[in-house]
This record gives sequence, C-alpha cells and structure tokens, in this order.
Amino acid sequence: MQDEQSFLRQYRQDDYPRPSVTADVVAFTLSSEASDNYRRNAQPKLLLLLIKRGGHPFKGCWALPGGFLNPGETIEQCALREIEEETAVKPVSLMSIGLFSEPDRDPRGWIISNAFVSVLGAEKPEQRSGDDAADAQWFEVSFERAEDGTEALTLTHEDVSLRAVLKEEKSAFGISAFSVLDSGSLAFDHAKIIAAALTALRGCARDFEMIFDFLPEKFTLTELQNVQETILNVSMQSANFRRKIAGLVEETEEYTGGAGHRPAKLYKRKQEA
Amino acid sequence: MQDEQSFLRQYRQDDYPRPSVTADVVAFTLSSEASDNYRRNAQPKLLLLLIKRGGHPFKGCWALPGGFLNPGETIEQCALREIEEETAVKPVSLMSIGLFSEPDRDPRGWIISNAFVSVLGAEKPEQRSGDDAADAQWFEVSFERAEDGTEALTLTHEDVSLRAVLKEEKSAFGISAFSVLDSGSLAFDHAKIIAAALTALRGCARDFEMIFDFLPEKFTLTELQNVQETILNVSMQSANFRRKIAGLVEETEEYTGGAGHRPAKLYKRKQEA
DNA sequence: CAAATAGTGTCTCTAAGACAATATCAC
DNA sequence: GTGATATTGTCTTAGAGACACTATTTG
Repeated sequence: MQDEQSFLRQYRQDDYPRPSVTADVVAFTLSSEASDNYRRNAQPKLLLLLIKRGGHPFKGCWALPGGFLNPGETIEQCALREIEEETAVKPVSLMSIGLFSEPDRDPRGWIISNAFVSVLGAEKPEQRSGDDAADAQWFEVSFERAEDGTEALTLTHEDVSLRAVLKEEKSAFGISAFSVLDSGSLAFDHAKIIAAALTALRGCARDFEMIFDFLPEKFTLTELQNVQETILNVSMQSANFRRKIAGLVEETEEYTGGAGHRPAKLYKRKQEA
Repeated sequence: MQDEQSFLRQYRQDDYPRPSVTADVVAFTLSSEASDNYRRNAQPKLLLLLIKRGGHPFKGCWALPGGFLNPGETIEQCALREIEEETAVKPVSLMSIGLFSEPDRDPRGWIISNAFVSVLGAEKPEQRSGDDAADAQWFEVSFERAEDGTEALTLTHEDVSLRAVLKEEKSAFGISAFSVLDSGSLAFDHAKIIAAALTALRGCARDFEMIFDFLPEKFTLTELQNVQETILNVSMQSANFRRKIAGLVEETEEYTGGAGHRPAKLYKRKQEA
C-alpha cells in the first residue's frame, strides 16, 4: 500500500498527452468622436480590439489578442497580462465566456483557448503592437440578425472591413453557441468567439451590471443611456431609462456645460448598501 | 521568408510548457421518494453525484466525477464521456461554469479543470463506480447563506455529511466566485466548484430555462413548480406559478390518478414557435 | 429666438404577488 | 364525509413603455 507522499513523488505528468492552453481576449471600448455640429452630442460606437498577425499561422489576418498560459498563473491573470501588453491599460472587468476546444481549431496542433470579454474604460487605451502583432487597431462593431436567421458580424476600421456570417445554435440552459458559415478572413475560430462575446456582453448590459465600466467616474444620465443603447443596439425613452437607473446612481453637485444646450447634472455610480 | 506550410512543419509544441486539462462534472438530479401518507405528494430533493476517490491524491475523500481531456475530443465531449461512465445516463444538458486554473489546485502538478453543470432527468441514473472510484453516491444538497454572510454547503448521504463553508466574492459583470473557508473534506477545490455550479443552476432555473430537464416528457404543473422551488429554495403561490409558466407548456389529454386526491392534468413542454 | 439636449409628469398595460374560492379524487 | 391536491378568479401594486410637456443653455 502506497501513501500519498510516495504516490506524488512517482507521478509523471508527461505520461499523458496535454494540450497547449491560451487565453484570448475580446476587448471592448466605446468611441466618443466629437460631432460636427456644436449643438449635437457625440454618439458613441462600440469598438473591438484586433491585432494583425505578424507570424504564421494566419499571417496578415486580423485576430484577437491572446497568448499562452504560463506556469504559475491563472487563466485570468494570463488574460489580464495579454490585454495589458496590447493596450497598456488594465481592464476594469473580465468575464470568461468559455473554453473553445475543437481539436482542429488551430493548425499548429492541439491548442485550446479560454476566451474572455474585457471592458476598457474611458482612459483612451493606446494600441501597442506586441511581439507577434504587425498592427493593432480598434474596429467598429456591428452584429445583427439577417432575415434568413443568420447573424452578420461586421468589423470596420478605416478602409478595412471584415464581414463574418454565423448561425446561432441554441442549446440547453439558454446557452447559445455560434457556428461559422463565413469567417470573414478572421484568424482561427475568432469569429465564433467574438459572436459569443457580444452575446455575453449584451446579456450583462441588459441588467446594468457593467455599463458603468465604459464611463469615467462621473457621467451624465444621457451618456449612460447611450452606452446601453450602443451595446444592446436598441433605443428607448429617456424618461423610462431614468426611472430604471435611478436606484443605481447618485447625484453630484457638478454639471456639464459649454455645449449649445441645457447643461446636464453629473452622476456617480451608487455604491452597494 | 518562410511560408505557412514550412512554418507548421517546423512548429514544435513540446517547446512550451503545457498543463494537463480535465473536465469535472457537477451532476444534479431530483429525488422522488414516496411519502408515508397515501394522500400526500412526494417532495423532491436536489441531489448531487459524488464519487469516493479510490486512488491518490485525496484517497478516500469525496470528489466530483471527472477526468482528463483526450486528444481529438472537445471539453464538452470529455465531460459527457465522464458522466456517462459514472452514471450510464446521457445527461439532457450541460453548461460550462468556467475554467478553474489556480496553479496549486492539484497536488499532482499543473492540472486545470473546466467545470460543467449537468442535469440528469427522470430516468433514474444508477451510480457505477469507475476506474478511479471506490464508491459513487447521490448526496442531498443544501446551500444557504448564514447570518455572518458566509455560505454553508452541506452534502448528505445516509450517515455521511460533508459541510463546507465559503465566502462569495462579487466581481465584475455580476459574476461571483467563491473562496473556500473550510473544504468540508471535499477533494481538491471541489467545494468552490460546487458552489459556483449551484449559483449557475439557480440563475437558469429562475427563467425556466432548464427546469423541464429534471422531469419526464409529461408532468403535472405541481411537479414542475416543485422542481423550481427545490432548486431555488423558495416557495410561491401555485396560482402565480401557473400564470407564469402557461406560455411555455401545453396540455395533454392525460391525467394522474390513484393518489387520494384530485387528479392532475399532465402537460408537455411547448416547442419553440 | 432657434436648435438642441435635460429633465418631469402622467397614462396605459402587463405581470407579479397575495388571497379566496371551488373542484375532484381515494379512502 | 374527510383530507388532501388541482384549478380558477380577483384584488392590489410595481414596473415598463409611450407620449407630452417644461427647462436651460449657446450662438
């Protein structure tokens, strides 16, 4: 009879085949372009960070930032490390959206990836090209259901436009996965991962759990409403939005100004009781 | 300049350290013990499958069923394979609850685990002891918040009672993780995984997404209500439950009977439009 | 003053919760 | 009939959505 000590001394991890494990990050932020009309407020757009791959495989394709899990770190630490390397910004929040583990998803071999949604706040992240990246840019996101039931994911940056087509497949527990009909020349299975990330992001935005993360500490209620409307791709009455959000924010004494119309009171997120 | 073909030929996965990857399954079912009173209906209890470890490490401790990811399969297939090996039942549904990747969570070395919630329906799963299991049993589940804010997880089977204590830590996006204050002699970090699974299960039960999975094809509305009440650990008025569920079920022509009280109409789950 | 956003008041409709009343079976 | 569950009806209240109105600023 063997005791636990000697069992552990004898245990050889190399005896079993192991995959490589990566973390991929779907990093969102909101643009805030000034408008051309001095009276009109800016309309935010949902942006997603992609890097242009500098090495094989998928060299020259756009892909999600990510990298290999190192010994001694958790998968969350790995995701944070990768996003900081690419943007020099510590994301305010991170949410796992699952392990993508199809055996042939990476031509290099058996490489599985845990994907994360990350929100970068108002501190205007730069994009820094890392080791493996020839370029890094923020892409404007559009994700809409077509009449034939497929979902079109369009990512646009200047004259580059990537258009992937996916089909939603509902499975148990209200979870939905996407199958890729056209990758839109995104690398690996990243179109599928981005679709899953957008679905997860919208789920959270619906109950206000994360919309604050996109804004600075103080904000107007209209800005907050714009954040939610941009993420969910809907529009609603401002009176109704204000009623729903009322319990989650508190007033400050400050106001906006200088905008050709009535100033707005700034609000803060109310801390939990 | 190298092309993609020759890059892939040269790529050596062994050059990078890799963890072992496992899938652990938190498998739930409902008991349906006959009551002692011929008039009274049975009250279901939420049950969770644990195996008693037959080998090191944690030999003799109770643990979640699970096993190593094999080459050529996805993590979902791995989880299904493991649960079928233990119960001889194909689960009706499977939901990932995240990758548990603390570097020291397994004394054998760098082993990370994707955990899944699984629901086994009314087909009365057996428990079969697999290779590594000395025993396998269904444990009654209790998971409640104490006055001091900690959560007590109690698992009971006959004279065995495991009691773990955890603390909920809210993080971004409304996700909550649990830290283990007392593992209750559950193996590895499995107390933490079970707490996360129960939280996920309750989230799904709230909007009826999976309560049908616990029942056979035809069921009474009272049985359905009991399922939700058992999982959520609440009680509600039957009139109100019936109104809420009305759009999701459809009548059959059959009735229960022989129970010392008014028979109940059997219903089916309504298929999506 | 005009254009634009900020903010409030109110109506309707739906859904949830509480409670009461009736129906039907096996013994 | 009695004890149990099954099923329906109704009252109240909270919240969502729609719409109309007022307030305030800068050029």
